[in-house]
Amino acid sequence: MFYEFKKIEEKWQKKWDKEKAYRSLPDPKRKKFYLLEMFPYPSGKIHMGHVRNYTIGDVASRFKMLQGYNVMHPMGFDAFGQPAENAAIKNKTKPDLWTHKCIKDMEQELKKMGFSYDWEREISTCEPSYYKWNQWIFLKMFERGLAYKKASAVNWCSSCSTTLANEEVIDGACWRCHTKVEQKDLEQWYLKITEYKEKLLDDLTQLNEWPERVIAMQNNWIGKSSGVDIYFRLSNSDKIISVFTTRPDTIFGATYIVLAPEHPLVNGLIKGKPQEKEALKFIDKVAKESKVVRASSDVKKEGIFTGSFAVNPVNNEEVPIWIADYVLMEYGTGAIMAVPTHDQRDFLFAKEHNLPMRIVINPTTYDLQLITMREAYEGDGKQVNSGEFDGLTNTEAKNKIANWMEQKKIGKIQTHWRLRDWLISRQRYWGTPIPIIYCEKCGVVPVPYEDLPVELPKDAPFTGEGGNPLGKVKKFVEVKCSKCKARARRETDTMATFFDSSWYFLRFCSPKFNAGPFDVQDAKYWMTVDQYIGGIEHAILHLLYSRFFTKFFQDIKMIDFSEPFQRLLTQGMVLKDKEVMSKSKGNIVDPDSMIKNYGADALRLFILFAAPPETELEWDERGLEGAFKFLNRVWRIQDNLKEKSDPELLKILHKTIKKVGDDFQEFKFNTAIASLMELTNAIYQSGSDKEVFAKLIIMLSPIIPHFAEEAWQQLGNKESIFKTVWPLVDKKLLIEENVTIVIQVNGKVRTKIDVAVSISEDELRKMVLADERLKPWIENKPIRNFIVVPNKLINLVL
RNA sequence: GGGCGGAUGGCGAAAUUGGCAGACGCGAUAGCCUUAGGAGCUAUUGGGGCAACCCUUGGAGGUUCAAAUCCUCUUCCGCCCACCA
Repeated sequence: MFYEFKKIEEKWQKKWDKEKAYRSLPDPKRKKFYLLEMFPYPSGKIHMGHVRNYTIGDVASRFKMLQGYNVMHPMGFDAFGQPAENAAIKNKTKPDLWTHKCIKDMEQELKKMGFSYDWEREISTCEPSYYKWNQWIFLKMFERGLAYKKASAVNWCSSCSTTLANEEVIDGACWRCHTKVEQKDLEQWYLKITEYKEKLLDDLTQLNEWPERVIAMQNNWIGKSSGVDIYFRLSNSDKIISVFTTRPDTIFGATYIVLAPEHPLVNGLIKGKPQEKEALKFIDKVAKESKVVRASSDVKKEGIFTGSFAVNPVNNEEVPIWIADYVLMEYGTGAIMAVPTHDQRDFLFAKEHNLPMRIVINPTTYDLQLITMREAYEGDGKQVNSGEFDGLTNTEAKNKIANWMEQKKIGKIQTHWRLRDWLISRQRYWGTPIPIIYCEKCGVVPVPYEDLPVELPKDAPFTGEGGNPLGKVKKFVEVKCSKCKARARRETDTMATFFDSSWYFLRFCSPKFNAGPFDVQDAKYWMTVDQYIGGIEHAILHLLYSRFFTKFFQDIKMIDFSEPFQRLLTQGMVLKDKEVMSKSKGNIVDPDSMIKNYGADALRLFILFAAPPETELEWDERGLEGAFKFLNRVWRIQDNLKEKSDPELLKILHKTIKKVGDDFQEFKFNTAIASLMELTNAIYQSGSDKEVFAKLIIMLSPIIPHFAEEAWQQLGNKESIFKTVWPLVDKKLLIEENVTIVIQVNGKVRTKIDVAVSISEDELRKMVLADERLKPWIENKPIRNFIVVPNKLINLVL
């Protein structure tokens, strides 16, 4: 019999599709398992990254089915976004036509991989039936003050002509097109994610089934830092400059302070001073500089003296006030105290501008000398020149000084966060319209719930020029105020697409529900997502936003949990010649052609076997050929199956069942496949045993579902293999009667002996000492130590 | 600068978590089968050595009866964050 993968795969794909084989319904009597992979952007073609991501998910899903779980495994499309608009301009089509075509193509490609999706739950975020609920959620947030509009300097991508969230700025450039991001003052919509900063941080400790590095990255991003705000009074007035520091132990060494050029007090400080003109020039220059340039670490720190002084509140010393580009208005208080002796940036700046220094912490083993210092001393040590705190270790002094300043009301213990509110306005067409109306009389008016959805007009012009196409559609823009019925103007900004994906996992629970974003009862049954799988690139953006939305839904009492994803797996990238596959590098391997040549099952098998899921995977077509060969080898076993049972083979079978079950649970597919290969080899060696073969097929079925269904049918089964159960381990067969023990002399392997598991240590000792093969090694030498590791190893120490 | 993760044959990788380093596969070599094979089967395959043996997990030390695994130092690579006070 020849393994005709093409025929087999088509046959089963058709059958699964027709029978809706992977439909999932809530069933309180059965234990549920919600398995989710990050849904794709519908580009029209799947790539190897998708193949890997979804194959891992599919194996997990099918394994859970075989274990008897009520599995929900949905798929959908993150369908809003810029490429559709670009395609519309380029190909003279419409974003929705283009997107729908892409979705169609992509569904076909996914089906060709044999993934076990419940297609009845398919969602696409660009449908009004979906984005209506984006608008609903936005309004709920607006009512609670969590969605608000403010003017501020925002990240602007001139190429995409839209704003970007902080999270979307990568290395100072647009995450999508890599154009350098500029600063622009605009009025924009924000979501108040900062309202949840403590919860987002604290709940990270609950996520013990998430990869540590994702937790670390989120931790970092939220960026809680504890310290003290210290109040410096201006020398010639009562005005206060508040500076933030995490090192209150160095306050006695603060010899000057530095403000960000944008700091509101700056103008007053330079007014009338000899430096005024020069300072204004400097401020202007910095303002024009993009954040990218300003943030690049190789640029020299620039600054200028204001001509004014402030008073260090701990010792009443007058210190000069400077402005410098390395101090950022967005962080802390926009002002710092500079301690050149114990902060490297301050040290360089002070040297450059000849500013005073004072040592206030000495290392425990020697004393610092100002003249010999080549760099700041940032380590721990003992306080000096610090008034009543001299002699304390700086770690003790940190708290003591902080408390002392608070008592004297010259400072306040303070926590600052790195996390900013989330900018969601995009000046684009292909996204969810923000449901807001601007009325001259009533101001900002939310669209009433009963008027949702605010639908995207289908006939917007796509020219690629003149900004947002939405703004050019008169009947969209011109509306009546829903409060006073006067002529008003509709918001033309749309929502960032990350809004759409921040709650889609909830929508999957009841994708057609039309009385709310999701059916609370269904969500109660299916949520939380038991296993989530996706790329590490979403470690911050999508995963943080989803956690935020979940907490919001909990607050409005629609769900009773605060974290959406129980267990998270981040799969590694697929590389070709050690580089990420990308169009620009021209090293893309198209999954479709691989399916044509070797079949989806072989592709699935290879991609799981070649590397563990979390590490990078080097593409190697010869490896794929190897997987294909293995399938042929298994296929050929069917030619002469016999009803017989070889006790040795049965032992191997049950060991394999145990190993593969454990490995699947832990996503160690590569080693699971290795043991299945070993079992296959053993079947060949002992003659083909029908019962063992059937078990082998069941274990392989999550990996190569088409192949397994076909073989299962050939074995005479009427029902799908996925209706059967995972084989049970016969524990009796795992027990070994004999065991091989390694004998070492001084830690080197010299021989091995086979003994009964039950052998006593005394008997074992006698046997070893009598062993002829060891004689040359231990002759005439006293044995100092006789180490026995039960059933494993003996080490004779001479 | 901070955080996280790596480094094991020609290649992808295993190693029950301190107990036989290199499972499984790719590639390679030889043979069989075949009209032929880029199919299949069998054997060999970390390095050195005729051999007994010796060496070998980026490098240098250390702990231990025993180290790929633990500790210290060090080199290189990847990812994330970053003038964050």
